[in-house]
Amino acid sequence: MKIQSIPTTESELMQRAKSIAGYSLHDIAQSIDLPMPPDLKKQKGWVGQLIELYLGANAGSKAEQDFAHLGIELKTIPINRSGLPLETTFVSVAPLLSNHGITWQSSHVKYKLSKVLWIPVEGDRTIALAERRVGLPILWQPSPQQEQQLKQDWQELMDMIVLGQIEKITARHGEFLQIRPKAANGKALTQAYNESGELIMTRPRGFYLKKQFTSQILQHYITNLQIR
DNA sequence: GGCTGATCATGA
DNA sequence: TCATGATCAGCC
Repeated sequence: MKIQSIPTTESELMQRAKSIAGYSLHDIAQSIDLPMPPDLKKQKGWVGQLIELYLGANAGSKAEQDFAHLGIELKTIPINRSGLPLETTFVSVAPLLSNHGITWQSSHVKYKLSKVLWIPVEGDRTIALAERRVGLPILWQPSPQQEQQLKQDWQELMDMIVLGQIEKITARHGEFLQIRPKAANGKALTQAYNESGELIMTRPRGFYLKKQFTSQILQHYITNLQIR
């Protein structure tokens, strides 16, 4: 696999992102000598990793944004033939334990979503993985209204966690932001508090953006696949 | 286990 | 048909 240099500026990153619009995953993978899996059943994050490698994201960075020096988080998003999202978008792990004093302003959710480079990728399962094409990049920052939408859901969900109601939270809570399990499998367990304030073991959870929210973003920036 | 990257697959 | 809950892989 060829290692890409880290983009120094935002415009350099955008130029690189625009340069792959219209190309297939096969083309992009070949250009950096990355082996292609037959499908995503065994490597669900492969598309994200491919784009990350191509754009020169800080590989292995942890709680930081992908391009921390630019203040930008990278997200690939699978879209259907109409350009609408096929999946929800993972944002960050939900803090179940040491969450005293966390506010929206200091939350990981707000930090990760402060500036996002969205890369739409054809995700229709009837299209072979190698033939799926990448769309034009979207550099997005939440509008005051969007931030308010996220903040409201985040507050409601965090309130439930702090009250020990983690087991009562389902993916149906929250209008734009939801909490769902996020783990290697059903055996993965982590600590949380129940309503009596006792420690319990529960499945790790993550914050996800619902499709309705990411649809707004894609529609606003009028994403279309660029045909070559 | 817990973080990164996400999509799969089944029940409603 | 589609969203929820479950799951996959790699790193530390």
